[in-house]
Amino acid sequence: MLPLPLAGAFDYHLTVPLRRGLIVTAPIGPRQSLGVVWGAAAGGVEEARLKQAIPLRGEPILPTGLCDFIDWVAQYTLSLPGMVLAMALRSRQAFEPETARIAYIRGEGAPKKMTPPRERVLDIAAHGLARSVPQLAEEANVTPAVVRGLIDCGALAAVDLPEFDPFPVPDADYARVVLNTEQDLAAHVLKGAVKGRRFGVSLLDGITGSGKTETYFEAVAEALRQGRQSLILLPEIALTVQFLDRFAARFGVRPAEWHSDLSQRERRRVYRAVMRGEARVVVGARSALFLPFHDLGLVIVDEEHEQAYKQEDGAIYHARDMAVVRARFEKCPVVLASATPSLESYVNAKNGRYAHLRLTRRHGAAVLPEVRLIDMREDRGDPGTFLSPTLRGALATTIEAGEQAMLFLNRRGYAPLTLCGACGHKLVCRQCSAWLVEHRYRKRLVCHHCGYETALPTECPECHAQGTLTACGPGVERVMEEFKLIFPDARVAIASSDTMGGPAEMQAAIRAMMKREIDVLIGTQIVAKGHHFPQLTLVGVVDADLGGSDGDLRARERTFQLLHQVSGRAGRAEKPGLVLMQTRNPKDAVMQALIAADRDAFYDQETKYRQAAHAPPFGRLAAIILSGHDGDKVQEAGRILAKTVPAARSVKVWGPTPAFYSLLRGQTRERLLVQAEKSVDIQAYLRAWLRLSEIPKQVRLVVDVDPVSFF
DNA sequence: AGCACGCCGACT
DNA sequence: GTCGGCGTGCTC
Repeated sequence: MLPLPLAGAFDYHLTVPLRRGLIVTAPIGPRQSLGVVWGAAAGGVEEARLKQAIPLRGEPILPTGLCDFIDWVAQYTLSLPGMVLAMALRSRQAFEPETARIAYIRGEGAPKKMTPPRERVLDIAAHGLARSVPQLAEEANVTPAVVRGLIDCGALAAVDLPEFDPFPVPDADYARVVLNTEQDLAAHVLKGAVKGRRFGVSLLDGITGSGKTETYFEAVAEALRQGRQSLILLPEIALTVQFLDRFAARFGVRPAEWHSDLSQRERRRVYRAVMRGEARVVVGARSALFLPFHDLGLVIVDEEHEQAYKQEDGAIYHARDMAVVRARFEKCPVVLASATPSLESYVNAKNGRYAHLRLTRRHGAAVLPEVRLIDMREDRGDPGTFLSPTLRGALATTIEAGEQAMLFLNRRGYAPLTLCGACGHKLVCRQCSAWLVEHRYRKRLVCHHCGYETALPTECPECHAQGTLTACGPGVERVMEEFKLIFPDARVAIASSDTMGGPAEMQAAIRAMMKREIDVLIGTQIVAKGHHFPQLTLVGVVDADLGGSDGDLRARERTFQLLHQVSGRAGRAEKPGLVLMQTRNPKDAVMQALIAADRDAFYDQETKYRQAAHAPPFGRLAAIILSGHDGDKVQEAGRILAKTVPAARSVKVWGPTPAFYSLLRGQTRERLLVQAEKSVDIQAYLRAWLRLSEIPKQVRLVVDVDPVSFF
């Protein structure tokens, strides 16, 4: 199997006995590629055409559990197995021969003439670990030439060091931890699962602030005691220095990290250490799922409900679901942790497929905040304003009391839509069909899908009327403007992923909030997660209806999860918190569940809806996405597919319809949706269908099994 | 993926 | 008359 987008494995002559997982170098066309022995040759290629695959030095092996996992993922997601293998071979250099580092210690020889700089170098070299030439020069404050001179006369002796320092092993018993009864009970179950060395899934379902991390750290500690490896998956945003430090506070050292912006060198170091079993705990983003663990004993998926686990480009897979599968192949337990689990995991916990471990108590004196709804149909200010009188009043009270408030609106920029008051023309992106979002500070119109930007026009591009363009609806910048008008003296900052100063400015706003240098933080969903603001007592949700209860099947669940998470920011310390949510649908089940703080009632009702609709997890879904620059060809491909839909009981096919953003980055997009009963082998159905259909070459077809985004 | 081949428009 | 743009096809 070559890490290339090919339909399957290629046949080669092999110079050594056949062994699945053996890593080889194999000629492919005019070049050499890394490859993995997948199994006995399929045959069918003439003997004369077969080339020779040669094992790498040291005959490294890709663990067979990983090979099986790759096959499984490829077949489940309908991806090319070579592409899935490419995700597992993310560091080509990891297979190159190790380069030794040369370091020096005090040697037998002595220099003909002793000088003060030489003395300093030899002094340093006499103690501690071997050091490199630049290290010695640096520490002794001399030029490398002095060090070279000492090497030449034998006063310094060379030693070979491994390419990298070994990974420090985390200490299971480094810190004494005090858990409450609930945590202790859950930790006990998880530790038992690790000891049992069997596959099994646990849902660690704990309210915000209940100490889920400390609890699953006990399972990690147990895996360490067993001498086995652990993988902790985090959504990209949660992979922060704070998390690594928290780990270090518990285990004495930072874990190995794996994410997309490691340097090549770091990547090689971690990859090798994982393969050899030296890296005992890896904390990583979803791609860490494909690392070649030597002896994996535990998988944790933190914030398991996060959409960020769904990889949408290249190979399309859901890292949470695949983590469960990987654990099955490795015969080890997997822990899914969240305060607001995905409905899928909730259902699995309810029906007993997953162990359900609940943490219901917050740390210390903190209690969950009170949530109240503001009915925006009645309680509203002047037209064109977005903060209701009630919310304004609460903000005033909070600021006067010297406490902090947060205004949450999941919309970047000033206004999500600009339209012409004269002709009604909407300003949309030329590349995509999305609305252009006004960013008033930058005086730009921005497409949030492709990044297209243009200056704010002064006239309508359609009817050329002057000064008729009107901003519609609020973004965080507009909320800021309104806030400053009402509270000119309050200290306020904005935190959004595209604030002018980039991520640094965003971090600064969050720090200012923590240090109480500001009274009010206005932010998009990046402020919803993870941060603890002890003095924050009021959270105002500017538009709780934004997620929309229509749209896709998970919109309500997502809205609930996000608003629940935002609410969790209020009242984390001694002071009780208040959450005010502005809505036009106060009767909606999502809103009612939020004020009643009755999460399970919402989940149970949502379960019934899904069940009635034969939607996941009670049915299967797959999307087929057609895209290309030639719109006619894309539509033609859609028609061809529609004509060849295989008839099957328990399968319905919808579409083709233009995708929600039918033009994305200049590509025309059409979608078909396949809905099947749970018992249907949807992959087999899709494969049979796609085999029959001749799609024009210029059209790209991708299958998204278990889609979460319906764009 | 990465490379060769081949077809077409542009420039010396 | 040649150079180089990229659409298409192939790699055991």
